[in-house]
Amino acid sequence: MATIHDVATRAGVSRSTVSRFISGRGYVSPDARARITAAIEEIGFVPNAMARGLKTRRSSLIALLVPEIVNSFYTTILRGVEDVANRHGFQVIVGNTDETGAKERAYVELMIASQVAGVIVAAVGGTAASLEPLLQKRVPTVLIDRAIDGFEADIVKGDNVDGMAELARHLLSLGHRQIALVNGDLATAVAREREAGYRRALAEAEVAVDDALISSGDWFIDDAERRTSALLASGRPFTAILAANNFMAIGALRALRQRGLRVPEEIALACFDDIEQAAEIEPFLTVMAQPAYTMGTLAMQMLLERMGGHERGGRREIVLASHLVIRRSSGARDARPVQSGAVGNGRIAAAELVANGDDGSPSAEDVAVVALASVERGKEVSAFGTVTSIAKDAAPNRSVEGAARDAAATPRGDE
Amino acid sequence: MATIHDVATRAGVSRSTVSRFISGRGYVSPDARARITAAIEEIGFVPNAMARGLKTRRSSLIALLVPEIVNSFYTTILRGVEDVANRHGFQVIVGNTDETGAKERAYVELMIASQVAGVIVAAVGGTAASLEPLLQKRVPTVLIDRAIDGFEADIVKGDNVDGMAELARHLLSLGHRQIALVNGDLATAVAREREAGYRRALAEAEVAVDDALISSGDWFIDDAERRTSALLASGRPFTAILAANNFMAIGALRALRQRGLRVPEEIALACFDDIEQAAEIEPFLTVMAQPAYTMGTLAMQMLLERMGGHERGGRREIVLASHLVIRRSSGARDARPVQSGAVGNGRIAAAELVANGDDGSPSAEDVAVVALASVERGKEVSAFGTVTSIAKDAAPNRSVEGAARDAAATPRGDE
DNA sequence: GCTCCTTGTGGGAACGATTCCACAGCACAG
DNA sequence: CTGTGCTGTGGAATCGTTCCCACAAGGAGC
Repeated sequence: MATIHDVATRAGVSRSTVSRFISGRGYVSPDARARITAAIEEIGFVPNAMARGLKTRRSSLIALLVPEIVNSFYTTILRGVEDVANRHGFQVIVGNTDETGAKERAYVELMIASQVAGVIVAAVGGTAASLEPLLQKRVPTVLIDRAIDGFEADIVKGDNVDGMAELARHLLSLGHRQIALVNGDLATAVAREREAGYRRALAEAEVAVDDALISSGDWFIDDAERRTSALLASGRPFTAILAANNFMAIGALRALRQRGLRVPEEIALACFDDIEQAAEIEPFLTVMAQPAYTMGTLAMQMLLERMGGHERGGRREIVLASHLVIRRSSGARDARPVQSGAVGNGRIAAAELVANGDDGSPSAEDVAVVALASVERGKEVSAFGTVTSIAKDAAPNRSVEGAARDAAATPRGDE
Repeated sequence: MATIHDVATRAGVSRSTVSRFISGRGYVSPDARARITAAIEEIGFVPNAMARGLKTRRSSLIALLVPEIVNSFYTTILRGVEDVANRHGFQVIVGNTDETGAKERAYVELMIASQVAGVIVAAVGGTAASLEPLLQKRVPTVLIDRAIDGFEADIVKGDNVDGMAELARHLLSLGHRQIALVNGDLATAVAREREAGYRRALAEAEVAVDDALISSGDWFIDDAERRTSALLASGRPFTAILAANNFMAIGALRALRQRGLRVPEEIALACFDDIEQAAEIEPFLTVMAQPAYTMGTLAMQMLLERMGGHERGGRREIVLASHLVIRRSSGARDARPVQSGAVGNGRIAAAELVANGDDGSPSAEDVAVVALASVERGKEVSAFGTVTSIAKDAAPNRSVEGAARDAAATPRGDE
């Protein structure tokens, strides 16, 4: 394998000169420059990233840890992360933690050993224990989707409470009063927040919560199926099921099919997180869709700022609104996809902003990026809420401009 | 960051001793052993993979290059690759080449610079140009799904000709005589093979092929939609569409919906490759399902053998049978999922083997692994065809035993 | 008593880049 | 004529491991 030394001798200069040429810092005469270029071309030299990384303590690797790689929600996040990372010369390693703390821990150790430049993690949940080495070794880290108590890091997440509340309101508006909740693992903040949203919507509608209709366990399809079967077998009456994510919905659907129950005629069903491809093939599942791609881009953007040392402040938190997509499974009369409008505290859904983009208003991505730059310590901000005012007031700085440019160059979005 | 030197001084031994302890070769007294363990624990030492890789010219990174990360076919392959890789202490980097040669080329260069231990690639197609550096630098490489002319490497692929022929036969058996083919990029072998299968089935049934009903372009959803629209607009009559993969089917479906055409009542539809999650939610699309997970495990297995130098022979090729899953979109009367039985030359479908596993017959994975070990140069072998006889005759060697053990420990399969 | 083997350990040279420092040549100011 | 600053280059140390080699202590065999 060709080394920088080979290039140097062939070009008749020293290793230092070649190194300066490659890195672009320091003086290199046009003459030497030409000879080095030729030499590199001739022997097909590719610098050894190991040697470089060893010396510089930098690498171009970004690690993304996800709990379930086959879930398209995480794949879409990966696309977002990857697109931004690649544009900045970074590559993405994906680790599938399979919802197990031990695997997560192993990956974290490996990432540290590999000297990754940064880590984005949708954590398995529960304790911060498996992520702790990241803090200890000061590896730039951004959380995505799932908050971890006691782990001080930037985070991009969905508005789980409001999202689930809106989803529940949808079912309530269709007349359902006994709504079962097939939740995920309560060790994850996501599950707790979604349950809170469910409770809030029911309380607002003055519907009593029946705790026997709330089921939690882990985030796997099989478990959701088992628990749904148990709910059905319990004899407790309910007319609708709210699943805490798309995989839980698949599990619930399995259990319902096994009993021959038709959806939505006999039991209505809705869930958090979309499965875009499934919806394309057959628009069936009513979902609260999260802007997964944008979540990925924003997380990577935050990570870049941390890695570059541009951002040294405290923990930042971006909360993104999701939007309701009504399809058949909830039994709504008008089962065409609807983009939710302003909901709750004047929030504007991502889809709307994108749709309105042609009239000069900012795209969802621009907006989120601007909001990102304006997030202050400890202050929770909805990127799709406080948008326009922030965009106008925020003094544009380098990282914001860069991100906006990136966003503009991005060919595809979330949906 | 703690180094091996810190550990050594703390434990009162030399770097060499610590190194021997970590790598597990060479003598280390129980006494030193205990002190080193304690020291590592105390200072939270994680060996620097860069330094190690620089010295050993080895890394624990496996690169997987896929053309479209959001397609669950490739995600499932990734799961297979990852599971086997992790079990052998390797990590997987995923690169999304987006069906573009330039991106593929860039990833290949990066992988070489990163000193990856091996590469598995579902190539963008056309020429071998972008992969050529892998050959030049002698990086162990295995192709998956897509063969590349002139690129001499092990490959795991589906039986595209037979698979597509069977899919066409299914439509023919339902009475369709004018069947449109929405193919992918003819620069990829996959597309050419699938077209060949389509032609073969029609020829066997003595149905004339109407070339105007065959459309090819690239592998993107949008293009398939455009081309399907064009076919519909052409006025050429057809009663069914065969899509070359799941994404093409989504594109076709979009075009059909736009024209208000019902599937399967007005036009029947079937495609190659399943989308498991979509099918779970609503069993709609009739597909020729490939054993994606197994493809991943086998590719990784072959790669391990190349990396370890156990295998030095010529190019090996494993061809896996796919199986027909009949759902609603093809308009078959009995629209329940069926596992195809023996088809053509005595081939046994993967699903059947797995289903029959309890009676002592080998699992699909065992079988494929055994077949793998027996593949001879230039000889095309269907892992699910010649199975039992090979299993009996093949002298078990180390790599086969190891792979079989791995297969047994694998918790989940393809479907 | 010498050699040989085993067990156990440490020294030091790599691996292939980066980067600090020194220095050569040259122009120009004081 | 000396000092200073600039351009352009090379030398050499360094990053954190691995691994070859040397060597020490102790026992066995001749």
